[in-house]
Amino acid sequence: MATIDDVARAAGVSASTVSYVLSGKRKISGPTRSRVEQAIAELGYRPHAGARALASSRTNVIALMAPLRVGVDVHVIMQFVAGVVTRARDFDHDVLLLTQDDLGGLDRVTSGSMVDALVMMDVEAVDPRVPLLASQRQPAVLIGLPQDPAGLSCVDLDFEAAGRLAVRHLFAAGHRDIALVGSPPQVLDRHTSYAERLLRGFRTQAEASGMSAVVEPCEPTPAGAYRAVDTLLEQAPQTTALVVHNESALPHVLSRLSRHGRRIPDDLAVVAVCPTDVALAQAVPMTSIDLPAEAIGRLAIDMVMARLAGDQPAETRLLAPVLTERASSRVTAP
Amino acid sequence: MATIDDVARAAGVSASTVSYVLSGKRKISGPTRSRVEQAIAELGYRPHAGARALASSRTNVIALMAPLRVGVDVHVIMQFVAGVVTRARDFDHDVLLLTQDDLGGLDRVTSGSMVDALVMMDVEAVDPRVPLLASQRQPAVLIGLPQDPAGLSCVDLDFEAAGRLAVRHLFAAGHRDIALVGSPPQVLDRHTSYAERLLRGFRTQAEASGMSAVVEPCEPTPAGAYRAVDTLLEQAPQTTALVVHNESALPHVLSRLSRHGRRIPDDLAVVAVCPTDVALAQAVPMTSIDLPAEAIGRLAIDMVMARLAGDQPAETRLLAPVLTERASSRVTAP
DNA sequence: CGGCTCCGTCGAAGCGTTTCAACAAGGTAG
DNA sequence: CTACCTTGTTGAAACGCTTCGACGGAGCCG
Repeated sequence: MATIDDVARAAGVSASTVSYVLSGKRKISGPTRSRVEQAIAELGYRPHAGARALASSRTNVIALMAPLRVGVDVHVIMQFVAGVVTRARDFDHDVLLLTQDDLGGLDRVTSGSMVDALVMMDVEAVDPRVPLLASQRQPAVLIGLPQDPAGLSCVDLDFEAAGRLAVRHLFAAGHRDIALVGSPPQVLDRHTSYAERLLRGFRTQAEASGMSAVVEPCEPTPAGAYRAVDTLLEQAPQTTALVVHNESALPHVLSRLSRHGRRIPDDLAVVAVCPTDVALAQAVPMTSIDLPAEAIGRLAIDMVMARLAGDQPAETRLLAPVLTERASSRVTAP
Repeated sequence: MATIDDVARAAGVSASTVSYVLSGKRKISGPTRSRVEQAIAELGYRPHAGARALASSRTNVIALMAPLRVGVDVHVIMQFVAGVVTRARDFDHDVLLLTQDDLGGLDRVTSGSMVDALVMMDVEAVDPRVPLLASQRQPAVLIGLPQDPAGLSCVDLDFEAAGRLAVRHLFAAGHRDIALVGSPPQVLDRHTSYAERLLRGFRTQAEASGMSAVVEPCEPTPAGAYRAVDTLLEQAPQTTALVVHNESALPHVLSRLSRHGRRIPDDLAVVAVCPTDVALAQAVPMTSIDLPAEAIGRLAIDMVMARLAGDQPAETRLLAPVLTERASSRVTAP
């Protein structure tokens, strides 16, 4: 491998000049610059990442901690990750992937100076990783909203507003008896913050609008979805609209409803909270509140970079929910 | 941050001794070792990854190139990734995530000495990345099977055998008219190697067994699945069994069949090729040939490590398919 | 024409490890 | 008692880059 000295020699300059051409931190004259650039091209030179990290205390790598256990919301996770990785590349950074359960990984990549910053997905309301993260010198951005951000930046969809929005939409369409098919019980038990926030928004808005609202947690399996639907139709048969916040259960909820002879949207309107592509991949195109996972991932990187660049303080950004009406809640005949 | 010199001072030894304690490359006496270990613990010392990489030309990082575009086979991808990351940790390595389309990324991480080796997913029959990879000095393992591995290691499910196995299973159950609901046309067009291999196995075994076999590519959308099913039932109404190799379309294929009044397995037997958890997440538990993505990911790391450790030559490993019978192809009444 | 400023380039000092050759100290053999 | 291994430890030289202070030369002003 060619080193910076090889390049310097080939270009007839000193190593530091090559470094400055590469970093742009000092002005280099046109002719010199092009000699250096040519030498770089000819030798196929790439700076050694380790050497660079050692000298500059910058690795140009971001750690991303993602929940890789399969099960819930694979699409959402993939889109987050895609957003993070591609946006990081825009800033000339790479992404080191950590699994959610690798608690030690935080300290490892951080104290070992492997990364410049961290992005952590799927933060729970009370999350042991948050204090850990807060004590590191690298900046971090949380995707999600813990009870106490401990001085870290956060970004997420405003799930509480999403819950309210879904309810308002159904209210406007004339519904007065609604239900929420929600996250799996164990997700709620973990106090995953998004599940609770959506639930809160759903409840408060329904109450404010004087609607009757029931809530049914739902396992992300066919059987779980069937059970939830069956329970719902039995205990609240007057229900005319559903909010579904459970990506994996969604198709099974729909098929169970159709098995019960409930037509969508004629007998029952449905609003889903999920990525747009999931909403469109259902038997009936779903009215949905988009979970803009890729955009959030990108935004997380923007926030990380802002903190790396300057003296930005930590900030929390909640994205306003957007509802797109599709066939599943369209008012069909007047 | 504490450095190795701090530790050395605290333990009353030289820096090299600390290094040797850490690496175990030389014998260190018991007392010395424990003094050093205690100093490390007290100072919370972590070696600086960059410095280490510079001095040893080893980063303990593996690059993983994964297709992050959402669409096909999200589950499969996630499981691969999970397998790779967790297994890499067993070898004290971390994973740097590259996107499929980041062609330049190969050269960047490789020439920049950011990683010790690479794992590349979703390799196509003729893949521009393969020659690129082959020209780097870091070892690489491909998940998939290109026409010309160019001296790289490969690992994958033996899709051709899987195709044959599915057909043999159906033959044994008495079926003589079968069909394959396959990958999306654009996947076949890309000559994604697994799609073609499964197809080949399916065709040759059907021919060998004297069965009539039709093939229908299928978009990974509800509409695509409906279209495929409709076409199939119209053009080959005598079909009594289906092989489905298309994770995203699977639920829609099933629901369309039921819409057409075909009951599973009584009117139509179905064998799916997909991860077990996907097979179990359908309305009817599917007889399936498992796509052991996580295991393949782990295996890829084992192979990478073998090559890093020694002088193992490149090898190709195809995993034998395993079929698990479930409700969707069970012979119900005699 | 002397003194200043500004511009572009350079030399050298780190950055924190690993690793090799060398070296004391103690043990064994002759 | 000397010569020679062994064993455990050390010092110093890389590894390849960034960055700071310095420096020579050109241009400007008075």
